[in-house]
Amino acid sequence: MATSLAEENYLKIIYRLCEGTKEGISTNSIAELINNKAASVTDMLQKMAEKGWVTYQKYQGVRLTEIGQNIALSIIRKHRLWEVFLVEKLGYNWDEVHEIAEQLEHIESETLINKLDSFLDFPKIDPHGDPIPSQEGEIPELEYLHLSEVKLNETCTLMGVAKDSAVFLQLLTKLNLSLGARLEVVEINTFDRSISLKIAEEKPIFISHEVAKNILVKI
Amino acid sequence: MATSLAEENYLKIIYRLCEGTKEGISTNSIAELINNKAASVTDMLQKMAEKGWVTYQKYQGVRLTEIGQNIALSIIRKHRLWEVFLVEKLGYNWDEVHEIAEQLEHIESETLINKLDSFLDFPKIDPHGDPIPSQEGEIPELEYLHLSEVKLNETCTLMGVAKDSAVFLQLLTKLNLSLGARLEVVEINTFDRSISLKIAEEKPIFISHEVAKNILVKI
DNA sequence: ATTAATTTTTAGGCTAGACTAAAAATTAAT
DNA sequence: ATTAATTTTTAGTCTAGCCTAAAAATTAAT
Repeated sequence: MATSLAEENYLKIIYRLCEGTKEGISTNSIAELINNKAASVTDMLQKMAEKGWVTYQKYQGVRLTEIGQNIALSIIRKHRLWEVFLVEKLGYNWDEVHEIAEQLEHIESETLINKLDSFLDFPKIDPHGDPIPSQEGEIPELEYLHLSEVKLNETCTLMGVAKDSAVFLQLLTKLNLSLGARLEVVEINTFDRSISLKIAEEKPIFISHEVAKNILVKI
Repeated sequence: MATSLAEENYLKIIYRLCEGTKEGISTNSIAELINNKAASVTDMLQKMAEKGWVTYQKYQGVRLTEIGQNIALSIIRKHRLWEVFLVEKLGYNWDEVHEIAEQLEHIESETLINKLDSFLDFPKIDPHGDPIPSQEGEIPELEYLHLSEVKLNETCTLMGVAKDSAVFLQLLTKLNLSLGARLEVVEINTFDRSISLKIAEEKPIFISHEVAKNILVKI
């Protein structure tokens, strides 16, 4: 069944919210992320339930069905592949590509996305370190730690970010924190949980707990 | 002012129809190309006239204003650049790219299209030989002849096509007629105006007047 | 120069997807 | 265990962009 632009955006957001929990996703939380009023969301959820993309019970929130999840994954796949294209081929910075990929992810053509995948050499992660689902909807499960969980004096590699707002990414860029960087936690302040961090062999920089929480690393 | 998808499609089609004539473009001719009913077209034309993109007088047809023309040209620029990308970088054939480019042409980002332009090395023509408008809306005016106008025993180079339907392009491909081919008209049948044609030094092939009319060449 | 045929416009509807305001259900607080 | 606060749903509107049917204007034909 064909999906409209509005429906695709709902599916994507519900997918993201489902990831964190086994509970039903609340109307309000969707409304907030999609920037609509709750009444409009209720409306759409009922239509999507009829199409079999979500299970929905009044006042109990929604969850994606198998089908809904597959549609969501294919949109996410497209979004992330286009982001790789924008950064790798067109020379964008990682904080500039989100808006454009939001549009490109809705281009409908199975062959296009597979040719793009091949042109990009089958990347496994996007410019923010997020995994790219396969054509079959499989996500390479990479278990990363949040930098905030790394112990004192341990060394790790920056593998991704848990948030891809432009301001956050620009901050990382300014701090010289990029994908693949080798990091050593040289101090943890118990007061505010801020961290002192060595990047490669440079002199240490300070980052807040809030920032550390949104950086994903591998030991 | 922002343009909707529907509006962009109207502008594109009106632009194409304006090219052929100085007259007002008829409601019916637009309706046919855009696959809507005449009543819907009238409706849209009146809205677009209010926005200043067309001049419209009841029963007299429309023409694009300067502004309307510039919007149309920017869409055409995007369409043709994306077609180059699809053929040159992703390996599509020239008869496969139209539908996908119809979607990609609506992606909104000034920087994107300029970066794409540069990535593709500032192509001047698309895979069908159509000129790509510049950022300023200038079209490199290439005056080509229709192959049907070439005189007996003259030699010419295939520079483009006047029609880009998939069936036509597939026919050309089958006949080994591709952009840049050297052609010699070795026979013209007065009866049906069909042509006998040498491609490079191969043995001659026959093509109908209808086909010859849609092939653009340079002497 | 009327009449006939064609084209275009108007008028009134429809659907998707948003909205507001009010009603109903759920959750929290006394 | 009621009452209060919050969340969600229903009911009724609105706009963009399409439709059909009928009216009006234009063009063609006798």
